[in-house]
Amino acid sequence: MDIRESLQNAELFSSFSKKSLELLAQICILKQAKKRQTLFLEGQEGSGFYVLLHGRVQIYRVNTEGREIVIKVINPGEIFAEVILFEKDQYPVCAAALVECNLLFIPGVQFKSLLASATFRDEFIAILMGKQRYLTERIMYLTSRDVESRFFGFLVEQYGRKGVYEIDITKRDISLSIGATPETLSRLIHRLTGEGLIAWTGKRLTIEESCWDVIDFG
Amino acid sequence: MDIRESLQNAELFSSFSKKSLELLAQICILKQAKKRQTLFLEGQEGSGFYVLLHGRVQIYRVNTEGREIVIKVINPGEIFAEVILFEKDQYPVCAAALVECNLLFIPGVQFKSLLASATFRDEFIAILMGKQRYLTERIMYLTSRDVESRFFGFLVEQYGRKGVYEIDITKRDISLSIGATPETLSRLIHRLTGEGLIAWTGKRLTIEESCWDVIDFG
DNA sequence: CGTATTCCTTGATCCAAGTCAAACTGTAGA
DNA sequence: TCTACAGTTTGACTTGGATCAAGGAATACG
Repeated sequence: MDIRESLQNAELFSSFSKKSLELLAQICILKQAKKRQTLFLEGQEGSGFYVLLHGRVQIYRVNTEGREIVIKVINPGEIFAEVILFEKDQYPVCAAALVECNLLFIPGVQFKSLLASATFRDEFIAILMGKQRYLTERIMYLTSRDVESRFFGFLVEQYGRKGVYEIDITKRDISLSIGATPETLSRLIHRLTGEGLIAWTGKRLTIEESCWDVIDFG
Repeated sequence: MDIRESLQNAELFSSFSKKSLELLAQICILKQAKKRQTLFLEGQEGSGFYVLLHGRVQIYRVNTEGREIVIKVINPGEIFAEVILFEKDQYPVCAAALVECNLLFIPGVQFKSLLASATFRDEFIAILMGKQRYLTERIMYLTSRDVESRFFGFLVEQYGRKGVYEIDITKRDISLSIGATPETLSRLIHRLTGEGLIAWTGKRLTIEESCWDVIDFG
């Protein structure tokens, strides 16, 4: 895949000028990650951040008991680990590919110089603010919704609101992403299947329309 | 209180040049807020953000059941609501003064122009990244610690690690800030007092050294 | 193709913290 | 000083979801 083409497709940079994109293309490096591959761990040194082109990446931390706490699942077109640009040169979180991924690695030093451009800078700051909003949203979601709402919320966030899904990640990863244990998710699926609200065979998940009530109201 | 002096004291802007500070001083407006006063509500329109000079401000959202979810308690020297700069012109959260406060209001339009300066901009982006880290930290804290750890964590975050505290906010506000109900906090305090680990009379709270183990380990 | 992981499910049990309700306390205002 | 009203405490009760344990299914790999 060509870097320029990839950059243009990443909606993240859609508003960037040709010149900005060209500059960006010159400094970034194409990378691949296999399923389950760790990209970096918390505390590890790093010199740049990533753009996810294709696939799905899990951003997480490990708590004192050794449990993974998922902060966010990154979707194509999003950047991650950009905190390294202006904070310490250590990654503050861990990142792992949930499926096979294509990524761009953007070295921090060169990227910073691009921020001199007003549009580039404004766009970048807007992305940071969007993330901040996402995180406040996630705090609400994790602290005041039950596992059922979080499950349907996750589907919408990752795949959109549909009737039939092709699920490409494991149930275990889903359970961690919604802040629950695999056992709890398994029991939830069992119950919803029994109620005829969902059907999940292999990778194919079918959802009844009425399920969405749970995320719209309470 | 003089604006220039206040700005210089806010460590947030400590690294700013004299010129930047002067520019900032020209555009910002000094405000006061009484105890319990609401500064703005989620969804309300706004044209700028705040710097807290003195006091304590609670940033929160209200969930579908009407419960307040506290996102962060702002301490002097911190900015808040800056998300309004590059996102929609509506505040994405609510803010209320927990105690009597002095604030600076910074109109967004003028502030944006200051971002042309490289040092100003880098400093500002660094602040945003720091917030992002704080929020990921808070997700961990709310989802994987019990109320006891969260209580001691709150004390350290707000007042530092000490033996004796002067608590200036209500127990109710503390309980919401640590994601618990007032009843639960009350019971926790009762238990810890019985165990001789803490003593809380009036505004004075005394803590045994050994309590800190709970936040260092698990 | 068989074996080894890793993932998924199910059952039994437990507990931290929420809810509801009611009494008590402190304090700001009329 | 009296009166509201917000804040606090206590009790009784409920519950969602975690934990532990153990068997079954699926996938990867030599």
